[in-house]
Amino acid sequence: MTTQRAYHHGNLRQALLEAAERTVRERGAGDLSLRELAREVGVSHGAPRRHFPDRQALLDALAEAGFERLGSELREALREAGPGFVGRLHAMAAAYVRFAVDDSTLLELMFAGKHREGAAALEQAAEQAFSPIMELIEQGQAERFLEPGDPERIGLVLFATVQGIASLVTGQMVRADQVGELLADSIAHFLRGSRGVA
Amino acid sequence: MTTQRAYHHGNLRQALLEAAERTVRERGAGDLSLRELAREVGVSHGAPRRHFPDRQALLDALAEAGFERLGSELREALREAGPGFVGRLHAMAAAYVRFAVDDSTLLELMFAGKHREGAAALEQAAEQAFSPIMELIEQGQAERFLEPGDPERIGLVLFATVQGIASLVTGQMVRADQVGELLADSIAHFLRGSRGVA
DNA sequence: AGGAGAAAGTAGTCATGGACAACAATGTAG
DNA sequence: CTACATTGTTGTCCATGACTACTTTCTCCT
Repeated sequence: MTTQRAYHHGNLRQALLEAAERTVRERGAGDLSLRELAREVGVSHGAPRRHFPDRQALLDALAEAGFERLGSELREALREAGPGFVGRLHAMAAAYVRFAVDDSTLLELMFAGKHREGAAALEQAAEQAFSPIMELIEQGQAERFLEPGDPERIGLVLFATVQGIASLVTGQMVRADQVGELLADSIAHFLRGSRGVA
Repeated sequence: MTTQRAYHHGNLRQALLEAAERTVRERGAGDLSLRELAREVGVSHGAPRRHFPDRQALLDALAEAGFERLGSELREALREAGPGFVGRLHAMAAAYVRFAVDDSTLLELMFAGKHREGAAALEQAAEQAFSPIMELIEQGQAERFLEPGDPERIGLVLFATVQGIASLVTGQMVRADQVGELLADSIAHFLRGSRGVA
């Protein structure tokens, strides 16, 4: 069996997604062209349509994969961190921001994709990706680092903070060398602001 | 003088920007088409090129106008709020989030535009828009609501928080009816976390 | 005035891309 | 081994952004 293409690619869908992710990383989602992708993968311009009804479907799939990877990385960060809440908080926030820096265009795409309706799978994937945040909040409450109450509410505050840092980074409002400091400051703020009002 | 078009439109640049802003608001920046704009304004498809060398230039101009309006609205919010720091903080954050909700696609465009290089005017406009945040921080420090130190550092923490809420809103991670609560919680966190560690 | 240029619009063209349809090759199940 | 479903291919249509050459209008200078 040589390298030459069979009529059936074998795993076109996956190949397209991989090529697409590369392109998005290098040139952003706006520049993504189905025809160019088809050429890269060595397939005719109509082929992708068998796997993605239109361009947006491909982008949605990409976003979904992105959420899955983000979720994995957050979980991985928690697993590698020690058991202590504060360390885990730092680890997770850092992991999130790292993702935002390394895959800024993908993260943009992930958030943009959610605007569209009929993206149930995306909603699902996003929820999965962010669940580690909620788990962490609950640990923080159990260990009295965070005030008691609806974890969702406190989680949103943390989530907003971290996502805000990510936005500032991808929007180039902060320089790369300021990120570590900003992250540390924000977490410190969050923690100090979170011990019960008493 | 009737309504019929003269050869020279008179104020094509402005007309294009206005039509573009409408379209962006209604359908997002991705759907913006120079040719369609030209048709709307009643001018030939090549005309916009006299005012914007390419599509991106139009988007940049739109983003720049967006920053100017955002800056105005933040300043306006401060002006309408009383003199007290906490009230002003709430007012400004609310104004920012309101902008993010009402003009989510524009805000996205504003942040996306900054990725591109050679956008000196944009940088400038962005800086202007965000300067009220810094002023407010300095007031907060003067009135001892905020710890002393580099205002830029503390400002970034606040900015990240507010921008994070905006991101969550535009990314549909929070429902509209949760925004007020999230905003209040976040500001409370910020304030509690900001009184000197002592 | 009036005439030279600059400014602003028009018309035509090209290449690229997304969407779609008709058809061909391959895989699969009965 | 044959019918049918999958997966690719080719060809086409249309919209768009970018570019060029040409035309109309404005303005400013003498």
